[in-house]
Amino acid sequence: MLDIKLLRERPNFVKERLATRLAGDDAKVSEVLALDERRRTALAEVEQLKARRNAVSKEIGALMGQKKTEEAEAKKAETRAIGDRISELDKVVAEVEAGRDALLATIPNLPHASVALGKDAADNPEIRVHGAKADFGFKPLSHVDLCEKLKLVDFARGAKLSGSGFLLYTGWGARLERALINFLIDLHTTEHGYREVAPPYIVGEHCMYGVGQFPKFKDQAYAVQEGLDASTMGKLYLLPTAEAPVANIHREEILGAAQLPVCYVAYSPCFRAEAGAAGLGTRGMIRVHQFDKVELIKVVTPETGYEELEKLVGNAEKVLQLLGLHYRVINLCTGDMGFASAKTYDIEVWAPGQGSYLEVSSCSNCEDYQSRRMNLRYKTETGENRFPHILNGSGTALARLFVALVETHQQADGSVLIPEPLRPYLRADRIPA
RNA sequence: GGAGGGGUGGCAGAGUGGUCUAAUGCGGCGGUCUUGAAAACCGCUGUGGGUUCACGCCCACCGGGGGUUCGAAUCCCUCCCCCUCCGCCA
Repeated sequence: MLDIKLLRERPNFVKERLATRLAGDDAKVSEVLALDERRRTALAEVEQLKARRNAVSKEIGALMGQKKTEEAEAKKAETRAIGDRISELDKVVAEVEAGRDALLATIPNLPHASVALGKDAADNPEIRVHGAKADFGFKPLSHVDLCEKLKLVDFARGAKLSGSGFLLYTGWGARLERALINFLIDLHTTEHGYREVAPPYIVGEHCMYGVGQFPKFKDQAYAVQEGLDASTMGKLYLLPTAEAPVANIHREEILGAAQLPVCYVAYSPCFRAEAGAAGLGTRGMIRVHQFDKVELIKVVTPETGYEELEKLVGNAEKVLQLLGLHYRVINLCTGDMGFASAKTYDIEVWAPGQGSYLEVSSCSNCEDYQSRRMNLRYKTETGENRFPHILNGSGTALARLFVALVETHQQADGSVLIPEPLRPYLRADRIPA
């Protein structure tokens, strides 16, 4: 969430930056400030009363000690009324504060100054391109056809088990998925300095709020309950991304400056209800309810936030480079950016069978927006407690990487050639026709 | 699922209604002494909020929330978490 002090001190700046998202959130600023003002007024009064009550109570204690019970009783009568007023005001403060914070939690992060102004995906500037569209001597098949021919994925039975949008990987397909996961984790741990973690796949509601998934995307998550006990519903959720647990690892902690940067890599399946997207609109593996992903998370000082973001994107790009895939990096414009992010790069890989680019990674610096929500701080050398920048990036999403890989490296004979770096993991140099 | 025991500062650990401004120890920081170090001794040592130009003053926080009371770490209710044992179980 945004810093309430920033809203107080520079309300117009905050409104201007929010307005660039074209989502109407700038209108909430004045409302938050009005609630904030009411809170502070009531707080000043109630704290003064509490100071008075504390002083009188102390006197009563002293009088009791001297057995001057009559005087003590008189003081009690006086303080009783103060207590009633305190109760009333405490309630006002709590209500106004809850209202202020609830509204503040619905305001997205401010876009970084370097982010292009724009309305939607059409306005996203392209930053760089790697490689080129492969030239096939034949008409490349789509991954759906390839998966069926090579029996990599059994779409029909996946749907039979869990409905549309769920995949049953089979044979070489299951093996390729597993090989990719291990390849990605090893790459990021050994080459890029990330520490491997394996988080729970079911997370508490507070974790979802911490990373800004909630309250906005509450309808997009799978909520779980314990057995048939409906009272447990809404406490735990299947994770939509490993970001939810991993970014929260140090929530409510104060890290030492020497511990930063903290870099984690985690594999997890990701679950997305995609409510309202019945049938998902896309055949195959592009848009599904469950997919695998290797996620990168960094906790860094604000001074290094943006250079760390560049490194993070580079780490994700390395994956595609090693796998011989053509991709482009784009910078999300103000209107297209995610809720918690201040700046986001998307990496889109070319899928020749689709004839389109697929988003396989989204790398964001959320600055202190998430750390503030989860109350994660670090202590500077001078002993000051500050909110660190939290970054997240896919390194990368698997289902679409799988698609790009088989579509790009398919051969005329129907087999799929495996890029050199992946061969030790698959223990094969091609998937046979 | 059943039975029991716990949750107090960075850590250990006292405190069962009013000098709690939370004892004491350890650790950490600074200082004295020393060629240097150790030891000893002395001082300091949490988080958030409000207010002030500032020094400072005030409020809250002993797992979370609520209650009783003039006054709660302490009493009551409730939730969460941890530990031990039993049962079930991959």
